[in-house]
Amino acid sequence: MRYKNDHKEQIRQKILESAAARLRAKGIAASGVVGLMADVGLTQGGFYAHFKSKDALVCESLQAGMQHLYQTVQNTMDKANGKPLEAFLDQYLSHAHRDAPGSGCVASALSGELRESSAEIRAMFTRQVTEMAALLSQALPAEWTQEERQNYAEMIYATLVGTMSLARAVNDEAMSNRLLSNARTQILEMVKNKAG
Amino acid sequence: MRYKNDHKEQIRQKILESAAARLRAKGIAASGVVGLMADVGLTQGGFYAHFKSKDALVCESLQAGMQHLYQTVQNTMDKANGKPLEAFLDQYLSHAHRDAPGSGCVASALSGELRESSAEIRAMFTRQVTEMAALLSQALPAEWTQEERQNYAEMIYATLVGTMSLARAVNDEAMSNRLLSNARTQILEMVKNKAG
DNA sequence: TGTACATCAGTGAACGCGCGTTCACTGATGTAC
DNA sequence: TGTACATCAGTGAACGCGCGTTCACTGATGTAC
Repeated sequence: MRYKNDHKEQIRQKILESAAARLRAKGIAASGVVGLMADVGLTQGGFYAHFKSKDALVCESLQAGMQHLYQTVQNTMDKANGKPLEAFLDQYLSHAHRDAPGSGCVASALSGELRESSAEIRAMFTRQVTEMAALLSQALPAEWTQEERQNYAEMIYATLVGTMSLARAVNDEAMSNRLLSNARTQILEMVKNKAG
Repeated sequence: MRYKNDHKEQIRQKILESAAARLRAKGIAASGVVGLMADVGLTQGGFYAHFKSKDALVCESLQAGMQHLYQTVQNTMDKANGKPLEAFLDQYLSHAHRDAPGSGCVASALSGELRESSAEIRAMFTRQVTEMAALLSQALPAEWTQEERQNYAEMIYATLVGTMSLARAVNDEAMSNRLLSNARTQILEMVKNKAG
């Protein structure tokens, strides 16, 4: 079969998108090339016409996944008149985010596995953490110094990652819900107390 | 060869201990039965004389690992005259803990993988989170209500787990150190502001 | 005291399976003549 | 208009490897006679 000019590029994009979901949902090691290709209706042999290796796909795919998340977060904060932090927290700590790791934050889903990954992937992840903290710092009070905003943003992000990791791993839905809603309350209180 | 009466039990304990380290350090999926047995100088065939399955070892081993951590934490807090929270944070957020996941907190090391584990393992993990939060709540101001202490303890624990996960996964030592020291500062400030 | 046997922790080969990766091949289409 | 050929995305069998688990066997020791 002969294909249209942009066919191959479109397939590549489809692989990237569905891999971003599977990798976050099931883990990197648990996502084999056979399964990743089956997700877009292809067989494993064709994979290497699109990517140099599984590692290369993981790197590019998680990067694309987080780019998508930055957009979502930025939109949410832009639309939340005067309450960007509340909007950010509502989204990040939502049951929807907890129940759909495949479309959520890479750090909440994979930080443990990334620790044992290649230098290239860890460098990519480090950039993602920096970027996410920068986004979050925009939602903190403008009257704080930039350093204060950065320190709090990083700390709040770490709190969100830990909260989401526990809320997902734990086998007790009441506890999971409690973790999410308490984190929201305490973070807002912390920011308010610091400001006041 | 014929062995002493308690020989088999001692070997079993050695497997449990070294498995607790390897599982947390390398991850569950990345720790094969061959490697786990080689750690105590044995071959894979003997494994099933001691444990029903790899899953059974994981469950028992991570439980033992956390029991050990509870002891350490309790001792640290008991010795820290009047400043149990500071002592707890110093220990949990230490470079030593970051650099030795094998002897540290199960949640920081494995929460991502545990999310996809069996119901039995997740139930065990849920109990660990509850226990750790209970320990931590002892380090919070006695004048708070029990509910306040529990809520803060869970939230602080989630913060610690997220901070440690990021500090380990990130490829930039300065950022990693910054995450650890900022978390300590902000948590103490948060508790002080709430109390005052 | 010396020999035959029972014990049982541990061995290592084998099972079927899935992994990441390679490669000779397929076959539908566009192009050349 | 009809035939021969080039293109190339995708196929699927095969590679060596490690996985969790099973099992017939080993061999050093304690016990029985």
